[in-house]
Amino acid sequence: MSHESMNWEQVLWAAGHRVTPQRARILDAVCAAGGHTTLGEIYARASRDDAAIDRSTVYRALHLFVELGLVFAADTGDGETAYEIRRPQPHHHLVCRRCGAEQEIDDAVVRAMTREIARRHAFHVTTGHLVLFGTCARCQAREATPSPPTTSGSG
Amino acid sequence: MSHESMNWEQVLWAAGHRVTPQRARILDAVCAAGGHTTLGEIYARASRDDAAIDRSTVYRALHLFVELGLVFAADTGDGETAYEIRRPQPHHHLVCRRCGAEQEIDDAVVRAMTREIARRHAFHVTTGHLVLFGTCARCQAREATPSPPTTSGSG
DNA sequence: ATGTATGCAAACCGTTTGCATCAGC
DNA sequence: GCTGATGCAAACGGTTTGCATACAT
Repeated sequence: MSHESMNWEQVLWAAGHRVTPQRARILDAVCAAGGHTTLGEIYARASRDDAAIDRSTVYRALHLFVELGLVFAADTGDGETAYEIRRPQPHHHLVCRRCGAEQEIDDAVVRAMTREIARRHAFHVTTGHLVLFGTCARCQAREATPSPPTTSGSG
Repeated sequence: MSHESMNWEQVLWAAGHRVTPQRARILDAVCAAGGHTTLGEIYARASRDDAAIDRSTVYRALHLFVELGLVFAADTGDGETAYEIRRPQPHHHLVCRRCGAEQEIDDAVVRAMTREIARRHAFHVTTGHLVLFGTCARCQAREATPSPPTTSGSG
């Protein structure tokens, strides 16, 4: 999925911003990543085409894209911000603490929760992209197997 | 609720760590905060009793407490880590993006979601403390009122 | 007495900012 | 040509780390 499928140039233009080759490359890099990406990855990818591009330019462009709703920013808990191209229907991520595997989940389950929160607490949740940590099926199975008696299991 | 209600000294001892006055002060500061706290607040509070205490000591103690399950660490999205004393039943927070107000919510709603995720995706969510951002009831009402024609409403 | 925890200071890392230059509109 | 974007470099804030000393056990 490439950014060409959306009218990002028009979005920029409508908001009074300019369309530059750097911004095109940066948005392209976010799209090319597919899912979650870090600034480092985006910068690296954008640098392949334009070696002179600067990190600050990438940061500024990403801020702008997030502000315009073209890109989602999520906190990975690693202190680094994760970026992802905004798609028609929202989705969320499950990240396994053991093996690092990521899987995408539908918004339905999360939306049920946010709706319940709205009903109970009159609070409108706007967190568009949730990152939940835990243990994936594979690692759960691995834990269930009789573990070697090296350490006593403390989470 | 003070930390004296729990056997933190025994927890430390059992894990082979030492009970020091600094650690007592730091854990005390986390408890005294009531809810979410930042390292800055913890450090400030602990410094009142012991002016010589160092930030690195606070960081190290908090890491230890989190590792031992005495304290929860959550990401506030501000780049700063929020700490909170671990209580018997888990709970979560709603943070208003407009006014910054925090409110605590019961685990029930969130647990329903994590259970559904476990059922659908065989993924065991371990994120113990969720921080959801959005708009509180008060600010929703404020937005609903006809806004003055000064600026078009962008974030 | 032993080995861990502390305080100090400096490094680290992701991110932000000031400013002169360059380029889109 | 005017205004805003870029590149450069330095600053910034939260967090981590190396090391000598102090202290809990």
